[in-house]
Amino acid sequence: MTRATRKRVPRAEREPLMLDAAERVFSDVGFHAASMDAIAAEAGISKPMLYNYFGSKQGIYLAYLSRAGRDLLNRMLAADVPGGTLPERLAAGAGAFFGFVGENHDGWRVLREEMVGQREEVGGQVAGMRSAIHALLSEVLLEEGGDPSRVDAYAHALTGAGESLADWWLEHPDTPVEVLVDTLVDMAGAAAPPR
Amino acid sequence: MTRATRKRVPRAEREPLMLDAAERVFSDVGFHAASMDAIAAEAGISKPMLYNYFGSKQGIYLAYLSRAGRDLLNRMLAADVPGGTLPERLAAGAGAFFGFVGENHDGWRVLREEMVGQREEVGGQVAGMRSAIHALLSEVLLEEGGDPSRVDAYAHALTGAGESLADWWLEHPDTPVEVLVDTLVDMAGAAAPPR
DNA sequence: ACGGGTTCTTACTCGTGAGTAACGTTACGG
DNA sequence: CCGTAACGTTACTCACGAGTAAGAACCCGT
Repeated sequence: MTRATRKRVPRAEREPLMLDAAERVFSDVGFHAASMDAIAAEAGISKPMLYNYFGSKQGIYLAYLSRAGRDLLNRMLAADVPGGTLPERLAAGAGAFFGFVGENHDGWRVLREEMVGQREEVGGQVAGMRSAIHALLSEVLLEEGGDPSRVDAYAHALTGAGESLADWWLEHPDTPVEVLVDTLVDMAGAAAPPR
Repeated sequence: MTRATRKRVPRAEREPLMLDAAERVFSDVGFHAASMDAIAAEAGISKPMLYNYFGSKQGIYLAYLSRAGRDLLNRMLAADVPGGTLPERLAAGAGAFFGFVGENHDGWRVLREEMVGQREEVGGQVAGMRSAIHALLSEVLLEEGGDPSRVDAYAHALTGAGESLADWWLEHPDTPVEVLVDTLVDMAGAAAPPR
């Protein structure tokens, strides 16, 4: 016994725990400042295990981004109500988005850092999810009578507005979600004329 | 002669050149990945000069952020037309903002990274500028009849929308500025009722 | 024309953190 | 019930980058 043999846990169970630890560390200090030693310690495991399962620092980062991005995107896709009115559909999407942020502060912070950052080898991961959200929003605006030549700009502006509201929310947790949702919905009203 | 004595340049002239070089490097790879050696090379100078003038990596970063932030803020403050209508005032502010971004892509990228990042020791620098812009926008919305209980949320959403549009613009440089400005102004219309 | 402050260099130190080697230990499938 | 694959560890290597010492060349004022 080389000392301190941890409880043995199968890979399928350990991996998500490692990603949880990575989330906390990445969220706290950002990708670059996060060390594999810190993640290992947070996960209660030794560093070579991380390398066994994820190969590299970038590997674990990508795995984490993929999981978080999938979660957010699925929530938004599931929330859409294709039959509804524009305000209904927007409120549903915004609600799903803020739901993710509210339940997953750390995850939001990591995704947020990556959206703006310039890590080329990795940006695609988040950019893909982001453009899927963007496409969903554009589609909704178009279907609900938005000016086709302006929809793209509005979609970008609205996603940015949502992201910024999410950041603000983290600093003012007592703000009711409805305020955030209503703000977005009102602004989107400028994009598509009420019918 | 220890070899390769560069052209001698007084400090008051060399410092801004160093900041220009730092801007390029920070913009390219981000703060953490930027090395002092890279900045020195970009500036055509040796590393100890950077330390002579700025003390540390954080020092040169702060000096740069301060310069860029001051530039952006001054443009926006100067552009406001306190007598005008809401759309006029918003268009003026947005125009000044996009003017900065358009003339200073690299600078925008650096500021942008810092807005979202979690570098506590340094965040205040950009946060200060950002909150000044936020205050200006809130003031305009309030003076022009915005609902006081919602102005804060709108101001955050609008700044986020503007930032996101700026990012989009960098990737689609052929988008006319008017489209960006109009989008923001239209959205802001939801915040304050037309009179 | 020379002293001293400023500009500038080369050539280091030294910590930190990614990634690896080499090796125990558990448990489960045959 | 035992061999072997999966789980897990300690203890390294090695590169890279922040920061520093020590001193050389320049140039201005007196």
